[in-house]
Amino acid sequence: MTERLPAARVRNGYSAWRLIAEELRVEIGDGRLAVGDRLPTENSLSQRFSVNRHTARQAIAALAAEGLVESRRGSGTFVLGDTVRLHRIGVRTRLSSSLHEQRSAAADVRVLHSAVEEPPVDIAERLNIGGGRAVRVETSRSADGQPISVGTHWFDAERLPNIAEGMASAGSVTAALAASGIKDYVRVSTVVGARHATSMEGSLLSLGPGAIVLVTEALDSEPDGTPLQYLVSRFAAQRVRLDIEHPRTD
Amino acid sequence: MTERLPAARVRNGYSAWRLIAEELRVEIGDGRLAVGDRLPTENSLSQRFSVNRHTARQAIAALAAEGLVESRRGSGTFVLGDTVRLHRIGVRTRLSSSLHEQRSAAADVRVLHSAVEEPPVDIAERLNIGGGRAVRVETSRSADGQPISVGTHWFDAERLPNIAEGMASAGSVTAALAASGIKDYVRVSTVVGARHATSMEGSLLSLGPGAIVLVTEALDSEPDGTPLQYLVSRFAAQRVRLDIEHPRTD
DNA sequence: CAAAGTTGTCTATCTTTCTAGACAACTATC
DNA sequence: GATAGTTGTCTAGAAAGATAGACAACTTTG
Repeated sequence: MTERLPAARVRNGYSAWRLIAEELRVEIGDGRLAVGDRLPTENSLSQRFSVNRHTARQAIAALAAEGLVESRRGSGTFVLGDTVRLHRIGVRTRLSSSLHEQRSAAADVRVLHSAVEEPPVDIAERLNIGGGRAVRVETSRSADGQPISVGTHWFDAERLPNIAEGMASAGSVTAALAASGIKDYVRVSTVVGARHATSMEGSLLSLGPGAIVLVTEALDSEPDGTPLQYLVSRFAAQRVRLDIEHPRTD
Repeated sequence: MTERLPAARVRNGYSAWRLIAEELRVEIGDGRLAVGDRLPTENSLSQRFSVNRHTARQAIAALAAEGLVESRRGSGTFVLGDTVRLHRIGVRTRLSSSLHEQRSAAADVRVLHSAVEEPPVDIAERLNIGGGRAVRVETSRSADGQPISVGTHWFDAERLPNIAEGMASAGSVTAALAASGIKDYVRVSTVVGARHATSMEGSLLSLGPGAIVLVTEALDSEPDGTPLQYLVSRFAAQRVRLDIEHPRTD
């Protein structure tokens, strides 16, 4: 009879192998396991996390399915790589530019859906449209063929009635605004959070269920302070870091 | 014989009720379910997500255990509230100040551990200490008795040999640096990501396993550009939003 | 070439999660 | 007060997750 630690794993809704996989992902992400390194063996992982070897194997299999590691029979499991993109956030942040500092394959913005509707009160307030209607535009953005983020844009319907069509044809918020006579705008505020992706976001960003999204809520306005756009973006946290601009205050 | 949809739920490591709970949490967070609203009934939730009513119940139970909703027999389940703190990030970002705009109960910084050691190469590079040693300080921060974030600070060991003791006694990075003769410093860069919490982070932040942390990696330097501190902070994403400062460029 | 160490695969069993159904307890409405 | 609708609790069984052990296939080291 083998000693059976009750383990008393709390029922947290996460399978053991998923928790192990996430822990290993962190070690890969922060460099404790560098590209090319060999992971601990399946036996040592199963001891470290107090699970059966098969459970540890499943964690590795999940990472391998993502292309993060590769197992080689007889020799071990090795870290392949961990590519993340940087998305710059600053006063002049625009959706379509400045993804991955060096402008790689142009960030491709697509309009998925648009509608004119009553905005939620907090958004109406921020856009300063008391009682008026708003244009809501749903977009998705990808770079190098890989989906990066989905966005929900809100505009004053009275002021910018044709913004959705402009965005769809120009493939850019900046260009659509320019077509409506707005030459310049600046980022006023950005708030960043993180949460699990919804099933809808998961399918748009080709993420598994339970994946994480970075959520930014931002307000853009004209240089004189008139609110223009309220934008909620959701980035695939696996693939994106937000790089925050700190202008020198010389 | 009831129709049995195979459901073909992929084995993603997340239990069904956890995915449902996270989906509901999103709806509460973004206002589709406002404070005081009644959630859909257990029966309608079970239909919507194609699970048994008991599974839907478990999702609700998880949210209730967090204090996010409350069930009342005979009448329904209601949204209680969703309190988040704002942590400001800008050029003058300091750890101990500016949590929750109005300065609530002082953000309390505690030193958990410190050591002098060889820094990882990328950190050595950013701190501009080629081959030298670094002081690593692990901290935790709470406000109103609730843990908010954990941090890993790196300093040049040659230049700031006693920084850890200073932080422990002063309870503040700014004060400890002042004691070492550094009157002012500025934030140079901040990169934000998100991932699952490790088990260690989970216990320090009193989060369940699998919870999400917002990760900021930041470099502070003296006004003349000399690197001072490299800081990795992990915030409990359930409780914190990062509020990014966009200074007006007048 | 031998030995030790590693991943790949198979079978069996136990535990946890999910499904299914029934009914009680309570609330709101007519 | 009757009725419909809601959450709370119980039992039972099916499906999925995790454990346990054995051995094959392969690589690296000596």
